[in-house]
Amino acid sequence: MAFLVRTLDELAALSGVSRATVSRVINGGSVSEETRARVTEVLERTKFRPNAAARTLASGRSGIVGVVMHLSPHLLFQDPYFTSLLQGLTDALAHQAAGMMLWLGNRSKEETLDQILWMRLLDGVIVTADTLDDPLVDGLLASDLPTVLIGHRRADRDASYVDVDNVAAADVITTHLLDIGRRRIGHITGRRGTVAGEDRIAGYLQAMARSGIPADDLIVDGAFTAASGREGARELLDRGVDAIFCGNDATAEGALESIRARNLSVPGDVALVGFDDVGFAARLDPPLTTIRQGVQEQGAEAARALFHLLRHRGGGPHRVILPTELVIRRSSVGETKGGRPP
Amino acid sequence: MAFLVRTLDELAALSGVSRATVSRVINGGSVSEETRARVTEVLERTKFRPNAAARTLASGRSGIVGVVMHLSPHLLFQDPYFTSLLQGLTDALAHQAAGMMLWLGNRSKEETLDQILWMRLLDGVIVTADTLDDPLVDGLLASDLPTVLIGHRRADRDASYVDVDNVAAADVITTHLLDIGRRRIGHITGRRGTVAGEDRIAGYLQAMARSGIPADDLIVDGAFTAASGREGARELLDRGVDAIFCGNDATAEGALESIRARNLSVPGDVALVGFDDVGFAARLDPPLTTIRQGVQEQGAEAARALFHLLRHRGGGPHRVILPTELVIRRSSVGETKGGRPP
DNA sequence: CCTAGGCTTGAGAGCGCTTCCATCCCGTAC
DNA sequence: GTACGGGATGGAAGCGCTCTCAAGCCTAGG
Repeated sequence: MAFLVRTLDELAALSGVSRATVSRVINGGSVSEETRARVTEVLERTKFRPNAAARTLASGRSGIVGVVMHLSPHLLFQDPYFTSLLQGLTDALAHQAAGMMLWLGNRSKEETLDQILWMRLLDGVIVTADTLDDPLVDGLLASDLPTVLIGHRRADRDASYVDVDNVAAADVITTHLLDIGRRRIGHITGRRGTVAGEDRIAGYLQAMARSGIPADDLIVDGAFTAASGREGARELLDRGVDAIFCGNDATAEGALESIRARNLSVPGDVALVGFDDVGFAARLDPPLTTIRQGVQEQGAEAARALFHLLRHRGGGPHRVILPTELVIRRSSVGETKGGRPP
Repeated sequence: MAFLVRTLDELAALSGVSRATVSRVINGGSVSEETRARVTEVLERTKFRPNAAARTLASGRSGIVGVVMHLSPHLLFQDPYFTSLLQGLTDALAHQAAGMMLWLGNRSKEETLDQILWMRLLDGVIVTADTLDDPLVDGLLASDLPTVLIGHRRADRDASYVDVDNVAAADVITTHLLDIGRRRIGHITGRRGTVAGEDRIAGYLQAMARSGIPADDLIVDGAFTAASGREGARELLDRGVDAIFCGNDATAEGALESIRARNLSVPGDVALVGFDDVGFAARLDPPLTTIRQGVQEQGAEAARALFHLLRHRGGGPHRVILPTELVIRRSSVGETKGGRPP
């Protein structure tokens, strides 16, 4: 085992230069080729890495970013949306050799905010902004900590964020149902109070209004869950619908069960569409027409946005709207239009 | 907005004491009641929190622990075992107000190890040790960083770890199958090369040997996945078995499909048991007999073990073997013993 | 009354790094 | 030959905190 070099001074002594020069080599300052080569050699031989705390104290930068997804870990880990997001984030952050500190909904938003802000260790933070009223997001934005939102509220127009256009996408998929001749198109909403939920309602209403079809009695509240889909579908079927647009794919999965339970066929009697295109959407029977949003890509893009922010301090906010795609499968345009069973 | 206090010195000036005294108040040193009250008041009024980097540099402690689960985030987030583990960990860590840095399998084990060790920022690290040959775990144990393993290899006897007795549990569930009269009991193993996989084989063999039943031709390799369960079950059914012990619940789920596909009944023709008791085990049809191990509890216990280690530096290793429980459901002792269909 | 000992407090020396500034050296221009 | 400019380097001042040490004060015992 080589002699353990623990400080810049030791490394400097070993290379025959000053501490300042070693620091320049490590951080890419201006150093002559010859000196750089000599120091680099020692650097690699000793596997020396500068002390992160000292570095942070002296420079004000830590190379660590915070990721905040304030919802119950229980919910988070079983929701493909959040796990995909995390996956995209961890990949992009690891790629930039950035450290990641993670905060989930284990403590209150106030405690979490307090811990993050006052630690003064993070270079920046990425936070999911899925709820309309969220003191954690507000607090982060009000602070001087560079912050990137995943999703955004109306009030966040001036913030940096990565998002998709939920209104437009919901309009597109509703229009798809209109295009294939459906008229009484019900909507089981996402969780009320969430940005995505409300925006998808807006997009749905926009498309319905354009085609002149009243939709007042065709909306029931959901919660982004299969259970809410089961219940919402029963309600809508009672009111008589020939299509259902669900707030997300999990909701559609639940709705499918209720439709089946009444011996109705999909899409013969009722066309069914979801939102998100999570893994199981294509594996449902029939496969689900839905809106694909690259969730993992959103995570990666958020990481990139934060790095951009850190590199261009004082620059304006960095906003990214990622594209969505209508994925048509057999739950809306199945080849076999099964009739009502006897 | 109150005047922003950024350093201990400012806070000290505001309270009319020295920086050292403020530090004592914050860190629980010996201070007179009166002084403590005065400083505490200012502390709360200004919402001052010490700079984490400076604190770490001066004291050598950061209040941040690393969590390392080196497998593809894709696999991790869809495996209830790891997500439950993470859930238990985040809860326990948040409870202790400890920060958490997370490393997943985004980069190579060598790169990850390098980053963790040389950052010299973490107080300690918790790492899943599920693979027999794992340079990352070896590297962490060889370092001076306090380390707690989740799971352990034979070579890790002297390390601190949290684990369950996989051998004993596998023996118990195999014995259960023997007790209900099964004789040709097949085993679809977990992923070979993993500690859990190999230990469960050992427990299975131990129980079979005790009852004097040869088991040489009753073992097929699995991989902790439903796909490997489907395949393994077909293989075992060809060889003729009246029970199958699967390496985990996901494997059992797959096996169930293959048994059904041959129009055989569970448990009538083949008794089926799994391991882990993840969420869906009780929801299978029939509900699955399995071994319950409190995975979330393992995560929490690992966090506690690490804190114990940090509080008692220089003390011996801290080892915890958590209990497991045989959960008998209808996949092994169903009320209805359906016969072979026509 | 003097001294020993305990408790509280402040001074100050780092922790290991970054970064400003001064210095030095060399090449070029005059 | 002298003056000047620019790149490379070292010196040293912090970054904000912890923690040792010594000083100061007070009480109690002899």
